[in-house]
Amino acid sequence: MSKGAEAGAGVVARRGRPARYSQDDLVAVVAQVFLERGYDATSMADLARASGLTKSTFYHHVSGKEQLLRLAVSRALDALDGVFEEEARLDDSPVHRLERVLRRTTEVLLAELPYVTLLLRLRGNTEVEREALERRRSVDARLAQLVQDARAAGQIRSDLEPRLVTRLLFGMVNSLVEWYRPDGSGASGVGHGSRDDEIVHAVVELALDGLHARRG
Amino acid sequence: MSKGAEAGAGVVARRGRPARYSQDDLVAVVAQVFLERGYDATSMADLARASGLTKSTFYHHVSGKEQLLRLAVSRALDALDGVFEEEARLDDSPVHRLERVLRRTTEVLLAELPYVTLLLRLRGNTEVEREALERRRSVDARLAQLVQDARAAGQIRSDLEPRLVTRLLFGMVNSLVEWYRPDGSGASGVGHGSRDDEIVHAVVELALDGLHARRG
DNA sequence: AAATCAATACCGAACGTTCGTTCGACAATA
DNA sequence: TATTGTCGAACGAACGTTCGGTATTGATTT
Repeated sequence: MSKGAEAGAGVVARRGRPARYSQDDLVAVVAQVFLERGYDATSMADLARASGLTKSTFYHHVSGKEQLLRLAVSRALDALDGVFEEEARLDDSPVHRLERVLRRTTEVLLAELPYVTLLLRLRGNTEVEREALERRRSVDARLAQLVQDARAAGQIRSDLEPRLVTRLLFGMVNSLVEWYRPDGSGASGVGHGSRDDEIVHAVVELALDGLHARRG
Repeated sequence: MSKGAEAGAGVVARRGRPARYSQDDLVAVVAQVFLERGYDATSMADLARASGLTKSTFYHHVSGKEQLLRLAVSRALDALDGVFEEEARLDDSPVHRLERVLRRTTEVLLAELPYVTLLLRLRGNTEVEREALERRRSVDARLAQLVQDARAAGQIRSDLEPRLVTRLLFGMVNSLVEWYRPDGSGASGVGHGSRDDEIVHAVVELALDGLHARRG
């Protein structure tokens, strides 16, 4: 991400044959296939077929498999960074900040599902993956800080270790990528009936108040 | 693979050179490598090297990459099935059953980490994977039933959809595989300071009572 | 006790396939 | 004519797997 020159919004060919596919469109298609088959198990032939192109034509539009992964996970990381940028502009009590970040992060995850899914599945096998994982760790760290602040302010329970709580909370949020499919009929056959806002509400409620029936 | 005659429990050589590696030992090594590099990204050469064997010798002891995955995820599924078998022998109120299954499932996950991790990462690309996913779905279904029962008994809150709650709860538990490493210094550089019982306690507490500071 | 045998552990080399990627040529447009 | 989209064919590398042969052992036979 040192040079961000390649990804304007819609790179349109100014001469020659009109471009049928923008870079972003292709990344969207690619991410979807990665999401279904897994990155390693997806071949360039798979990606080309899903884009309606031959392998060689596909290579005319993209620079390679690893760069495609890079573009996709960068989309997720940019969106997640955005959550904390919004948050920095607001002033609120620690627990309310935590709740809002929890809510917004969940919303971003649902909105950018394929990209976030790819990000969460990285194993750090290549340099591209390791760079992305480093950016992801910085997101985690900012979240852990929010938990710490809320705890220092006495607004959340203090009998559980903050780092552990942070991991469990965002583990719950991130687990959405395992079954949520934006379309009503999931391709993996899982399927669900939850609307986005219902999911976001359940996440925040469960995280803060737990599952027990309230006394009163 | 049409003939599955080769795999008894502990096939011990009755003659000739003593076997230095049992099937289970090899599966343990293999699962660890799968866990670190990811199944697809792991080559048979990687597995042989981790076992201290050449590729061809390694093939003398195992039947192939896919069968290794099968053995590994079966270990996880057997352990998870065991949790529900124990549970069936006990009689208790629904919410206590749910709490104990939550606790035992977390314990099993920590104890059988590499195997459960592999199970959770399956994408269903091959027949072996699809069979394992089907067994996994039956585990999920039994868990969902427990949530339903506790809700019907009025012991957990009824304002959240049971299927959604089930998924979020076990999403939180399953997310442990993303960072937990049994050894103090994780190979992925994550590292943590939590003991197993502390983690189990936090999971159950967070799930049932939530993060909010208790009033009183 | 020595020789023999069957079974197993082990290895280097190679197989056929699939992978990501490149290349040269042709078609279409400005 | 310059530029871009498209394509078939091929590249070297890496993959999972197989094979022929050798080394080492325990049991059996002499």
